[in-house]
Amino acid sequence: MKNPEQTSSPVAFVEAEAETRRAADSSERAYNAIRKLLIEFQLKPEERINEMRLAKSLAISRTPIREALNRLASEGFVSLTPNRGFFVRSLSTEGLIDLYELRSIIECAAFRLMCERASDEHIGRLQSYWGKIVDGYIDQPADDILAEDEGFHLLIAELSGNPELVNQLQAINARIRFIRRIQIEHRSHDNSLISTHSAIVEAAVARAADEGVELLRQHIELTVSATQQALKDALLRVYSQPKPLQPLRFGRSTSSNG
Amino acid sequence: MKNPEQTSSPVAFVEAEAETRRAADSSERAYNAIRKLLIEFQLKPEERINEMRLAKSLAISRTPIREALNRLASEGFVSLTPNRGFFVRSLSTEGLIDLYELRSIIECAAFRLMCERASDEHIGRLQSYWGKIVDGYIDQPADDILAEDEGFHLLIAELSGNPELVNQLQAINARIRFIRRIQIEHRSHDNSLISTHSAIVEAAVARAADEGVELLRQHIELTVSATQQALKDALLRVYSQPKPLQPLRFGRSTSSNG
DNA sequence: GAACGCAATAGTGTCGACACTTTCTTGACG
DNA sequence: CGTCAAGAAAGTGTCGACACTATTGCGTTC
Repeated sequence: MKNPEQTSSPVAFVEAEAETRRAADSSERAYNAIRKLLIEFQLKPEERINEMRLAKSLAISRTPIREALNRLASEGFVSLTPNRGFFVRSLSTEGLIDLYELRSIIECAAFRLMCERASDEHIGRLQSYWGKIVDGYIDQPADDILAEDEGFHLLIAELSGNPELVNQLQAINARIRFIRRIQIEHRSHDNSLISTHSAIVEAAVARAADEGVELLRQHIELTVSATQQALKDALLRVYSQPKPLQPLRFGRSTSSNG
Repeated sequence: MKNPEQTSSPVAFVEAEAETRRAADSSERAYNAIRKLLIEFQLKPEERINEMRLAKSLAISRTPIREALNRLASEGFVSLTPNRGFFVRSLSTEGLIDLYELRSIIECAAFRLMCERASDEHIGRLQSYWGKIVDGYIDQPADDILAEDEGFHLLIAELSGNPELVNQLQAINARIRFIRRIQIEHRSHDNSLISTHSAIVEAAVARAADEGVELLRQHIELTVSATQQALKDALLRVYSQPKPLQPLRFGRSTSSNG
């Protein structure tokens, strides 16, 4: 009933993580493992995280566990209450919408900067990136779609020339990835996604900043509305009981497990 | 007999934490202390951080030191290299400009959202906040100017209704605070700062999003150019030797111990 | 005299232990 | 019967120690 070895690494995303990170073994492993548990809701929203149990199940001591949790706290995955330990971030519609809004802000700004600054050659990279993956794009597994979509948007951030934007976007992506995956499994935006991406590329080529920004904004905002549905779905997944329509209540959910 | 109440450490920044806690705050103390060292350049850019020495000088063990450093790493103050430890973030003009650009992006977006969403009563809070501090604003100590300026911009972020924007802005502020303080000591923008802030408030009252955003953008961009000069000044401060015009070289400086 | 390799030193990454705090259990009292 | 309190159990926060890695210093070889 525990989770013996989940190191199968299902999500090997872009994670360049650049300058600031790459700890030695245990810590890194703990980080990846715990993040996976969070993304997959094996640790449930607002649940208290038991360091000792985690340590035992990962077969390492509490020190690297705590380092990983601290890192996850800085990234907004969990929160830390003084003498009571770490808690899984709560899952609320508003919180997610705020994140999407932030994402939209960052991406739109990145696009605009890219239009102003990137060389034609750079824009060409965006064009060819999209050109390479557009065929059969939606026929892939959800994880691949997600990775390539993130890659696309991340490339725009890179081409803005501001590495801080890349960092921010990566952090945001990590936090909304779980819900995006569910969304994609719903296929709730199918080929409008493809045509939008193509249009964005065209706008980039034409250096039409305003137009591209508008496309991006709509693209992301459209995603937000789908998110609401995906969120309900996620909650059903988490609390297998089909509590019909109370998706945002987190009271004391049955403290099973032992 | 273990913890004497010896607060003779060189930390006196925001210590408003004299509440009912006595233990369990080593980590927090370490965080504040190290951050102060970083902000004041007592730990110099690209310098390797010696955990043991820090631990000894703060009279706590390495565990909370490492927790604090991990936190600072997530916030971009320091970086971590696998088996070699933590290093102070490098200090480059480009890096700072990137941060200012990010700040501009966040703040402009926040202002726009505030115009769209905030109630008149909320806008009134901004108005009264500024009204309260505008008198004698530039005649205060640099730290007070800085705090109130940050408060002003942070209030806009709050009034945007998106707490993520507040978080982002706070993180950015922390990273550029050291250079902003130096800037303010230069008085390099004097009363244009006041008139600009006033104009921003007026734009908010009039819900003139475009106008306010433009004011903000210029306000921040103007600051950026002053930053370049402040940076040179900072570097002189750090490396007391007046190496004439090699502001971005970081050699090895012997630690003078204290 | 310089480059190389080896030993000694310094420093990080991780561990198990312990003190103190929170939470749960049990029993007395109204 | 419910409320509260004291003790027990569980859990976090911090510590000192140790293993392993990087760095430094020294002696050897060419």
